[in-house]
Amino acid sequence: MPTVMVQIPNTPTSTDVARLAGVSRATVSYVLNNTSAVRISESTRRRVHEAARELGYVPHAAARSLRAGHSRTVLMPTPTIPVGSLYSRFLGELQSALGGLDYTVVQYGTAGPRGDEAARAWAELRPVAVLVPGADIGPQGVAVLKRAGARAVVTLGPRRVDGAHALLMDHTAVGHCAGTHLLARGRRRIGVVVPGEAGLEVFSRPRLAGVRRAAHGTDAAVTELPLPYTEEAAAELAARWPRLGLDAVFAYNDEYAMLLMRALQDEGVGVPGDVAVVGADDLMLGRLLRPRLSTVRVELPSGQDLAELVDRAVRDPGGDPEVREVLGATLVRRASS
Amino acid sequence: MPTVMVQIPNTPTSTDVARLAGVSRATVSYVLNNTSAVRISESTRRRVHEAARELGYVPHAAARSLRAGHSRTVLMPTPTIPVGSLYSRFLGELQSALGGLDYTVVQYGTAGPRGDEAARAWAELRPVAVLVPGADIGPQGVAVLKRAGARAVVTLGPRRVDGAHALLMDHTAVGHCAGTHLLARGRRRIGVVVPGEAGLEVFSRPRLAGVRRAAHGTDAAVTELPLPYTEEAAAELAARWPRLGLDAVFAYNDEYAMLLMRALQDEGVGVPGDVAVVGADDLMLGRLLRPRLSTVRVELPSGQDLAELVDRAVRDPGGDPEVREVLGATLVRRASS
DNA sequence: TTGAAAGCGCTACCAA
DNA sequence: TTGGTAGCGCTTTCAA
Repeated sequence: MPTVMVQIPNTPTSTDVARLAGVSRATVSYVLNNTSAVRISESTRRRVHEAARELGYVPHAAARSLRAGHSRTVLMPTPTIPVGSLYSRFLGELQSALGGLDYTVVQYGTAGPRGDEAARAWAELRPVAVLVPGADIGPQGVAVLKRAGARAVVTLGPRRVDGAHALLMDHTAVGHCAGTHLLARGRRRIGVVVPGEAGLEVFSRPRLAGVRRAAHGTDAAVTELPLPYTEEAAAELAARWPRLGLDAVFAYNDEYAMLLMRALQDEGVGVPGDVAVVGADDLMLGRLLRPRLSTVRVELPSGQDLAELVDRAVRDPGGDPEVREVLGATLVRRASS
Repeated sequence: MPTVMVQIPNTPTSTDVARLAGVSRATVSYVLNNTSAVRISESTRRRVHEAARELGYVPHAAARSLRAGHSRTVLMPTPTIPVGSLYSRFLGELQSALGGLDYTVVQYGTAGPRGDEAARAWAELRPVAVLVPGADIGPQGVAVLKRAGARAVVTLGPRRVDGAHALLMDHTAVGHCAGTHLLARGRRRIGVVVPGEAGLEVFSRPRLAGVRRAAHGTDAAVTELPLPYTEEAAAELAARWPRLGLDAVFAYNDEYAMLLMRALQDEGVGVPGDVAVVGADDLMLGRLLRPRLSTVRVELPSGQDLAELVDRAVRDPGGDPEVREVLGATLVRRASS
């Protein structure tokens, strides 16, 4: 009885390709990488390509970058907090822009360690650059990454970190914009809706602080209003509205603003008569309810810009860290304020 | 004149650690990996840790997995289309669940090649498993990945692919659910709003087809209504509403539903009197306008479930591909239908 | 024009 | 208990 040999499909290496093509591994490498310093005959070239295709050969990225001593990988830890669609679009742009500059963008799931701890995990991948959303890294972490060969570390968040480039996104500007507007409209007792959900403090704290800053030195008062994102919570807040004595409210974003506005209207509170309402992020949603919602439109830089910054930094790792303020906030006045 | 030596901070390797600790590289490896097969004296252990810390040593993941012959990397190409918050939550869950099983989840930016072409790029990273959102891969691509050592390929999308496990998300179920409901409410001329934006066809086509299927064999008629996501487009559609002669509409999702409903109301069309409206995805938004929007709630599997499927598949790569229908659709009736 | 061989950083086998 | 060393897959220098 014949023994049936089950062919375990071992991953083909360049050695396999060389053997099948009847050439050396070196030649295979030359051909597949189109090395210009070496001239290979057309017939050999064909044989190698043929063999590679036949075996379904795919080069081993790790081996390659190990040999090369560097990679073209840009690492971007995925933010732990859900961020808006604006930000997703920015990320998409960024990815294709970096792709155009021949980098490979890899997002790394941040389940597990945090902060400088996480930086060690990132460093194991030996990325050429790291883009850190939020401020979830310290100077220590930056140092670890640089030691591991990262030629650029860029933070996208509220504050700069020593040794890293920074795209500062100062959300106090958003609150300040709203606050200034409400004051100009003659409002003096301003409530600020802050999400009851955990995890959004990174954005909500600064937005609240921005309103406070706008009110500073005036006779206006600012009241913090925590609000979970449920109809019940909104109704409950609306029910005790008269006792709060507020004539304006700035909500964390349009969603919270609409939730509250609806509840206020159901409770008989007039908008903008009794209370002016301003949201943020300029979602379509805000144009559907009546009155239409005034909002703070937030602008992010183009992904192309950031991609170019990364590329510059990679090419000149010694250069001074670039620190740039990139968050634009403009008020879009509609009917609610 | 003394020469100033600029110390270029070369990335420390295990050799550096060994030298500083006065031991061999083997010992360093044993200590840092807590190899249980070998007993190392407490003092050596301390010296090694000390040296590693002092140098800021971080192991080289590529070298390690090259040596090991396999990785614990689960690769997930990032979807090219913007997907809902439901899906983002699912991804988050999935990441931490896989993290708990000691896998490293890496999202890979899909700017550039598509389909089986892209599969080659993914294969270069030698992931142990690949999770492909959408159906952007064919049997060829699956084969390439398996050749490259992937022990599991899982598609998350509308149809299965030969050789890969499949989490089938059949969006016709969503449309079918809405259609059945509208028919039961006595409606017979059903419009279906389809996003005017490109890229969402993957979801919108099946949802439309689902309504058609529900209407099949009845005397009801289904009309496709393309609608870009702008107020102007909605107003324009609402203006020619009377001529369409429809008594019901199912919109791609709650956002499009609300946009249209608002425009219809502005035009004097009564909801649900003149026309019943049903959305999808059960967004909070749907509860804010009046009448409250009926919607199809979509349920995805838990990230934990998928993580376990991946783990099973990795442990038993020979097993039959699992194919599972995972998209649940239930109608949430509110006031608009 | 092609091949032999060194070596990137790491782990694991075998010896001492 | 520790060290020597082979070799993972690849690129690149040097020789032929």
